[in-house]
Amino acid sequence: MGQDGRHRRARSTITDVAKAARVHPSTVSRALSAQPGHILRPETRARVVAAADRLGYRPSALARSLRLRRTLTLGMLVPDIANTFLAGIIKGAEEAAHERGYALVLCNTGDLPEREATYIRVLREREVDGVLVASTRMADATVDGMRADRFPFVLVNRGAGGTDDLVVTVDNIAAAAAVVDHLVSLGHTRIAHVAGPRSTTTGAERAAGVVAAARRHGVHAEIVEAETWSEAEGYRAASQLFRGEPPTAAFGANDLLALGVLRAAREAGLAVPADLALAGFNDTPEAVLADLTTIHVAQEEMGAHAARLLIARLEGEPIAERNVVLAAALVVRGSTAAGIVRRRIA
Amino acid sequence: MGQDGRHRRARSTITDVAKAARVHPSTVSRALSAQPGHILRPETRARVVAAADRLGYRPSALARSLRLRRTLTLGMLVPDIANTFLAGIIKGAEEAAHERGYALVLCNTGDLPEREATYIRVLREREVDGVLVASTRMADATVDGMRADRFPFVLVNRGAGGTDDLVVTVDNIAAAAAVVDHLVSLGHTRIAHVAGPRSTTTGAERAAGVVAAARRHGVHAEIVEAETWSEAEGYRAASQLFRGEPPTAAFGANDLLALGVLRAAREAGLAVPADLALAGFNDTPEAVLADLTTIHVAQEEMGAHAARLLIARLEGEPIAERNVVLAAALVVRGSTAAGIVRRRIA
DNA sequence: CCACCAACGGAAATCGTTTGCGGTCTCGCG
DNA sequence: CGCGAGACCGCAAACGATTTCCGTTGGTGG
Repeated sequence: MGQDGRHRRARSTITDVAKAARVHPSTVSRALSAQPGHILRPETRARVVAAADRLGYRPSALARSLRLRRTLTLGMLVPDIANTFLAGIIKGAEEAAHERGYALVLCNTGDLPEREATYIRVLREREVDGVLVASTRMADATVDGMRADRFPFVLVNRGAGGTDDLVVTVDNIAAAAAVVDHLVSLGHTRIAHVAGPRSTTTGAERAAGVVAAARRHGVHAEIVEAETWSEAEGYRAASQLFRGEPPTAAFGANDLLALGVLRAAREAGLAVPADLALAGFNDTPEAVLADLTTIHVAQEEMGAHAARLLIARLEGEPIAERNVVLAAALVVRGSTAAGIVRRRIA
Repeated sequence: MGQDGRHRRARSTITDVAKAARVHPSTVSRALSAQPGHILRPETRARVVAAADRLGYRPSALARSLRLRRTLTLGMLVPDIANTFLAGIIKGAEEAAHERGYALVLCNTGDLPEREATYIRVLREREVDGVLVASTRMADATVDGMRADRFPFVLVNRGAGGTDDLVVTVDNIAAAAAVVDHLVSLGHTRIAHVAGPRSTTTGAERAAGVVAAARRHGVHAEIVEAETWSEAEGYRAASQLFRGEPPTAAFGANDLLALGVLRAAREAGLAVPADLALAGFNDTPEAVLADLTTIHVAQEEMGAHAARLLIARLEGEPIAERNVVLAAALVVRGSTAAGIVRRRIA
């Protein structure tokens, strides 16, 4: 190992290999890339390969991308890496991308439109082949820009109103309605919904699902809109809710909001599920931990699906569905258990 | 915007801008990069700038990197994106990197050495300027390789035995000892430690801290080594522990292991903290949720610190400490509360 | 023995930037 | 009016790969 300990060893280039193997650089290229059209004498190829790994040669992806006009890289915009729901999506996307030889560059937008715009600019300067966007708003200038430029992108989890976009989501309306159905079946008639921001499709659709289902059952649903998707906002919204006569059931538009409601409920002395039935959305690890009834979303599959869809678009493969709606299922846990007085965890 | 709706608009290059502004490409380059040495007639510069944004010109980071021999990109190897502890580190690293104009490419190794090797190869082909490694083992061929090539890297969270590496960690021995001190102070004398894999510095050091502290207090510490850092392994290890006479206190080498122990305890009918005091390590969001006593680690700071250290190394800035040890603090929560009979969560 | 063809591999152009070098122009001063 | 000093900016050579286009071999069939 590194016997030239002194200074950083220079990267060897295709020319170095060519010299070492006494062939032309073009021959090195042919020997190393297993393209079908390349016919090389086995002996020549062997000599090149030998020289290549004697020198520890690694082709420069930079130079190759410049010439080939593609980087085999995908960008991905997420509102928050530390959100476990998104982490699942990212993981699925990363693996699917890697499987097809693409790398993934992650960008944390913090759900801020201007950071989103900045990152898209950076990604496009870096010439990523396409991007996965998990942080869209409904009216989103960044997405409009990509649409206008016909720059390849896929929307994940949240849509953006456009009818022609490639999108991977779940059926939010049906899922939210399923939660309400479940709560009503337990006998609840005063249901609160802590909605996500209406500026996002997920927030708007889930609230719409709640409203529709409530109307169908003839029960009252009170909607409070949170400003962000965070636990803190769930707490804030719930504290406000509990000031008056508290509802008997609450449904957070995602698990974090529901956990915020849980914290507020505990502080208000409301026991879950005895005094307040509680449900969330996404089925993150936290939901499992808090024994929270929620909607299960196949996170990794969602990410993987989105990545594969984008790659299919990039490679010009036929696209079966432009608008993929994954199945989501109600998972009933202790937080809405009927007849159970109290459960303990710790 | 995009009035040529038909086909993908070709990216405009520096040459296009040069033509449009009736200058040489080199002049465009000078006009657009605010280097101190470049003297341009204001009028010329204005003409170039105008042409550039009329054409929506964006310099190709690819071509620039090729020429400049640096990509302003960092790679980062993590065992699992979906792990909230790592998510915090990643977030901190990503932000610090972005602040200094670097992008971050994430790679999920799944804690598998061969995937680690593959990813390092990919990253180096892409000519990232350096990498952050959060998934090292103690004897790690990949790290050895980078050391030998003098390729810039920083180890985060886990070290790798090398004395000369750039490393950002916490004082695992002291922190683990603090947990034992705390448990002993509550009167526990039969303490179990579910250790992380000894092949990692974190696993080995925390176990060592436990052993040392136990000896110092003259109490018995039983060590069970988990094979991975997962909740499932914690559960498995604990189930095994509980077969005989169960200990009165258990300490998981990270929060996930501790949560696994919690699940096993519940199944074994042991109440926490009444029958079993429980502690973890890292202070992840899950620990807060489960009201788990743990060691607080400043995750984002750790990631940010590591990124800044790497960038300092890359830019040839002076490096104060090669081996940064961040402070960690014991956070006492309900899972080790003295005198509390039972707490409920849901 | 010659012609022809396939197989092989060299030369050079290209991808989009940056930058050292030096040419031209403008100005001010003697 | 001549000359030197800057100022400004064009030229061309990199950076490291891929690929098209040919020229050269060597073998084979007539």
